[in-house]
Amino acid sequence: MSSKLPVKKAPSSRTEGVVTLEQVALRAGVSPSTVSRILNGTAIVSEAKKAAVDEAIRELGFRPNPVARGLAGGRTMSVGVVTQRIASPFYGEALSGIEVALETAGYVPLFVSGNWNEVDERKAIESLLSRRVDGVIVLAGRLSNQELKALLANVPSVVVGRQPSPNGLFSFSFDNRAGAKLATEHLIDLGHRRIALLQGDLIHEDAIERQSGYLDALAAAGIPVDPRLIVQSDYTEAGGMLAVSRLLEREVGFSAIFSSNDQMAYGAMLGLSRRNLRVPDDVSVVGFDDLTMSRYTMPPLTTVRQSVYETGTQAAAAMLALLQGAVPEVNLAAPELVMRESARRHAR
Amino acid sequence: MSSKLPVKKAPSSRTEGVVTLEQVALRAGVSPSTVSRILNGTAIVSEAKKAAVDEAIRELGFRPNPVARGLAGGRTMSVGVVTQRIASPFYGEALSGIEVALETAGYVPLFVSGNWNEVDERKAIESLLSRRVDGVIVLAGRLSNQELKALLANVPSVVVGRQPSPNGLFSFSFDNRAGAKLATEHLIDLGHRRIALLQGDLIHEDAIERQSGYLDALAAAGIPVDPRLIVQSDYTEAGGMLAVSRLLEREVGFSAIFSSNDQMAYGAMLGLSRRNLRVPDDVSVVGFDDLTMSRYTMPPLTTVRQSVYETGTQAAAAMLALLQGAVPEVNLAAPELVMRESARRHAR
DNA sequence: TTGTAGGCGTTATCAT
DNA sequence: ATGATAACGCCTACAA
Repeated sequence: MSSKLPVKKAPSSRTEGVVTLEQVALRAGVSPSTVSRILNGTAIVSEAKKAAVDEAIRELGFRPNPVARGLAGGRTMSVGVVTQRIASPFYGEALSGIEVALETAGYVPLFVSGNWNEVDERKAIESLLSRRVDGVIVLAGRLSNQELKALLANVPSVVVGRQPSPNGLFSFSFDNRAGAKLATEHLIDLGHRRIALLQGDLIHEDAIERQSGYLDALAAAGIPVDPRLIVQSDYTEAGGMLAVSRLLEREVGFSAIFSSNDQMAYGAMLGLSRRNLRVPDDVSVVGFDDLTMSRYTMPPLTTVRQSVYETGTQAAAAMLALLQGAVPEVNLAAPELVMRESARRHAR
Repeated sequence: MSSKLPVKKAPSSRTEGVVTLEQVALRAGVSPSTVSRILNGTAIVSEAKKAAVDEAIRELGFRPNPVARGLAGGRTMSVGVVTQRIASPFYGEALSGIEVALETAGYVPLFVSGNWNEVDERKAIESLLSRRVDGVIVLAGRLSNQELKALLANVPSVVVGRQPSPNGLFSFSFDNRAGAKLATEHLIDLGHRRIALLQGDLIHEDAIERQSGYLDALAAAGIPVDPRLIVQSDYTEAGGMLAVSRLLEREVGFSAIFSSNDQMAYGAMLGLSRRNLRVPDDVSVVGFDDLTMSRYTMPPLTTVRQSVYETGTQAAAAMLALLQGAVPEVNLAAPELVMRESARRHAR
């Protein structure tokens, strides 16, 4: 029995029961290539064979193996998503949008966190590339546009939350500047002149833009900028609380606060109440982002709405377009002020 | 030129520059299998060759291709994670923990949402399996233990947030019952006798457990259960707010509320304030979960701490153990009451 | 201990 | 329009 019979390796328990393309071909009486062509629309196939194959697929419950596809040089049907912190109440929404939008096209997102630092972000992207993702979506992040461009040179990619740069990466961003202007204008309209600004860390592009919007509004109203009213913080609740303390210590008067994100606004409101300052009676507060929680703070927070979820679906849609060789097109909703109860007319 | 020369397919732009195992072998002067063996520790290799290969790997910057590994029947170095809603402030933390813990071992999580419904959950798992994940972590969910077991029969899997069932899936869960008892006992200790319960949807196992804990505490204190004090809700802020309305409409007196999660507590506090009831002066409120936000509500929320992040790392660690053929072992921190300012002694 | 020769499930190339 | 056949990059018997 010097068997030269190439005995098929016994299927591991992991793979048994899995229908392959080859089996479909057998069942339909065609070649594997034909099945593949039908699956991918790579070439014209006679109606008869197509019907037979479709039926075989249904009967066998065949599902193409993305891993094999990936190896064969085809697509892995996965797109990498570089987020910064997966548990962020802010980016979480975006991830959700991305997931839903990709799913309709049969793609799966692969999330990795950059943790707001260059090293991790680079590692994240490399990990994604080694997994042969078909495309990469980058949410904000720290890498320079130049390095990003270099890393992602060979992969369709869309960058969210950065100013479109001339380097070729497709990118789009919410209009943070206009949103911040809206928020500040609202406070000005309510009669406030001494408006403090709680800033996010300026390594975030959007933090800078939101500052610009604040300055725009003051300038338009002819209100001089008082640097002592501007507090550098970090987009967290704790940071917002601390910022209020610092502001109070400076002993500059103010009747309103524009917090450049909602999370800091939460902390700020608690900080104010700790000093026996009531919102909005003593101090008006306006946030930015309109997180879910902002409807339930006490008082509910007036803020600038941006649909992060929608940003996610748009990013995914853009990626899908890229993947089909089309030119992506995004139209994000304009910033919108949501008036609730944390801001009111200046008491004088 | 009837070339029979098997011309190598020109590397696509996507793959050029990628170093393969074969190149490493060439460079180190050994066979590919030897390289593979070194990589996987599959067999004993001479020190000399090992050194040569290690160096070649470093010089070439070789990184094994997970896709090829997956196809070859090896591992894909990815583990599927079935979550319910990726943007959930609750599960988001767990995902974060999973990601971090897996990363240290070179694994990548593949998140898919079950959306709290059987159909999506089933699809999610099948999608993961077709992608040849090495293991699956399931966070809560709706599928029966039986079906789950069937679907995951051939894959290492760990289930979080379900009572360990005798069906063999490795599962563990936070001690929700003890936690809820702790919360209720605290209110009782503060002198409250009329304690309302806001329940999550009872399709969640933990919602049932938390109810049990509430009942346990009442029983232990000899306080009769008043069904009118129990309101069925859904774990959301909006639900908590609504629940308070319903409670008030029933016109049964109560001096405290145990909300079986923090999100409902947020809504409840807003609902109370809408009726001019102050927390904690008129009504004490205790939550469950200790979400980040709970430190910043007004007043800060007394709640039961459970480290969801830690739950995530534990789940991942268990998976890693399973993947190495070891017996997983989890030790979750016991529930702990975090006293803040939303509950106080009954005013009488 | 090490190398050789498939094979994993698809896609892509080249014939027919 | 359709079918062989060779990759894709790695793992794993089997042989040496």
